[in-house]
Amino acid sequence: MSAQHSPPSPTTATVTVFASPESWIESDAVRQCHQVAALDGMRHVAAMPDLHPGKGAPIGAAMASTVLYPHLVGSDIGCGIAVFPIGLKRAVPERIAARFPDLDRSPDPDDPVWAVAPGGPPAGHVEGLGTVGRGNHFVELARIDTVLAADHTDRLGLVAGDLVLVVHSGSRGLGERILRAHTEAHGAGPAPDPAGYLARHDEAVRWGALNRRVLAARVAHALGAEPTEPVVDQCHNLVEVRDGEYLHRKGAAPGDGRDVLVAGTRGTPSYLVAGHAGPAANHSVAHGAGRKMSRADALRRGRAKHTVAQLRRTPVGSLVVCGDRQLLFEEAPTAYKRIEQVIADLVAHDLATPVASTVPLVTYKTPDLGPDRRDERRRGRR
DNA sequence: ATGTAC
Repeated sequence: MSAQHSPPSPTTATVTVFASPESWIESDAVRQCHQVAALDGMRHVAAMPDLHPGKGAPIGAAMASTVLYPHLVGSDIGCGIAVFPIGLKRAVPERIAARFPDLDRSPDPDDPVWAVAPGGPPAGHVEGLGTVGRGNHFVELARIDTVLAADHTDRLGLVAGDLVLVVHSGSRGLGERILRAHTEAHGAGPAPDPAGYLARHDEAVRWGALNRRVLAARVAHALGAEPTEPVVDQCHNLVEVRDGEYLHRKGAAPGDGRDVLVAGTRGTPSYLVAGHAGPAANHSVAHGAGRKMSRADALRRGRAKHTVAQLRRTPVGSLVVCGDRQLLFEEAPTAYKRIEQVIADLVAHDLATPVASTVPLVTYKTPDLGPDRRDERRRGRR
């Protein structure tokens, strides 16, 4: 009997959820993991403690398969989180917030920040470069708070009290275009030409990394500091070709011997961790706190629970720059799980070791032009 | 998360 004459094996992939019983994981998200596990060619699904439901596929999962499924990565190919040291000594949140540039618009052609992008962007895609986007994306000025592994922060050149820029953004319209081109032809099905998809995917991954550098350079420049190289930059939406398989990461960062900034919320700390995840976790760690409720629920419940002023000035004393009230509610800290529980789950499952915590001073989401000009914009859009 | 249509 030869294997090639056997009927396709109807086996289902294994699913492992790396969360403790105390961690609330929405059942819809686990259901999505099992739906993914049933896909043709899927071998193993590793769900991180920040798992939550996504559009068609779960967010916070690493999925290993012999077949490449673009929809498992989603449209924001190349999205990730980077940490840039910034040579500022002191920072008063109010003054910093007022100095942030408009990150909804690309820098002018003659802006000196383009020096960080010599040769132009991957795929020649200029549109949107240097813009942060929406959703959970942000640029944050944060302070290294508690050092938990001094030998490790020493290696990174960081000490408690240092200021850093944390940048969470991706490939903007470029990744969206790549997924749309696939979806229009093949829906949620596999990529018939994996090499072709991967070539465009790799450009979006490079574009996302460049976008984070341009964003950091813009903010550094606006705050009177020099642009720096990131000490940490991990992409959590991508496909990695590994051991002859396609490892899809969707809201799951590479955790095999790499440092990752696991983002908290706009009002709680984040944690820099040293990842050491193995095959059972598909070599991955969590990428953030993970949503606890949908955007719609966060908006509904948030309006009853918080004022806009409370969301703009957070419990840790930081400011949130966000002229979009709906987004402010959707992204409220209470819409997310407790980052400490997510980190505790990573530790309990031996996926990562905490290195340091960061505390936000100013988190920039989208321009806040003040009430008068907000109205102007709203009218202008009609 | 996105650009775009309503």
